Amino acid sequence: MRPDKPHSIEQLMRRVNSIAGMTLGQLAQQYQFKTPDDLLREKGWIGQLIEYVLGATAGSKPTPDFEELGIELKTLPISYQGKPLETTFVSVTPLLNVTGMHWQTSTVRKKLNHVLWLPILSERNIAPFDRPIGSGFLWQPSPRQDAQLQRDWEEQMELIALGRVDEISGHLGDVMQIRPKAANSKALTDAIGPNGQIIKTLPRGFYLKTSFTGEILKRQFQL
DNA sequence: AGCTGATCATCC
DNA sequence: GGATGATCAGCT
Repeated sequence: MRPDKPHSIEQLMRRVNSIAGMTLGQLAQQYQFKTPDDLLREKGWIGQLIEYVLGATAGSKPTPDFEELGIELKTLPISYQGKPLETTFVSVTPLLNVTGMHWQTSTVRKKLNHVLWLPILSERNIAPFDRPIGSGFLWQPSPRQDAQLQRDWEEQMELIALGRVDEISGHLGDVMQIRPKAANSKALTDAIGPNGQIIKTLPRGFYLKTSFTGEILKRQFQL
């Protein structure tokens, strides 16, 4: 019953195309997944269902979802207008030993090097069971997109390196922001403080803004 | 605690 | 209505 890992991009995309148009509930039933009534307590449910169905291998490992193909899977919740409803988490933000890090070898750049986007119509008034799966597509950053991401990454990593992590808010960044990524507001981690000492702060993550993923969709579907 | 998968809830 | 900050589950 569990799908094998795809051995080629072509095979992966055939699977992606075969689930386009199905609802999450239909797909879940086919693989004995129980569909939750809402995502209040299972926010990652859609991503985990799709990973399973497409034969992603990574699980909770820090490797690409399709390791041998070098492809990262991202489900993308969209509105009736085809616009992203949420930002897209990319990776955890390093807060320690950040001097000497470079965009070229950053985890963000590695993660975004080759992405399989899978839009899901996820308006809140549609129960998870009835949400339709869209047409997935492969994407790689254009030189312009890469430059935009690099600017945001460098600007915000600079603040972290200078011990100014607590000045970072979701308002920063043109296309990519840093926001909390934690179990709750009491889960703290170490970071560099204003005087170079170690301070406790919220774990953070890099997120793609909806305007950025919206442009990706626009270009793909000529919206 | 920290990574994976993300969306919720509240504020503007 | 959209974006920021907070939060949830599973695995290690």
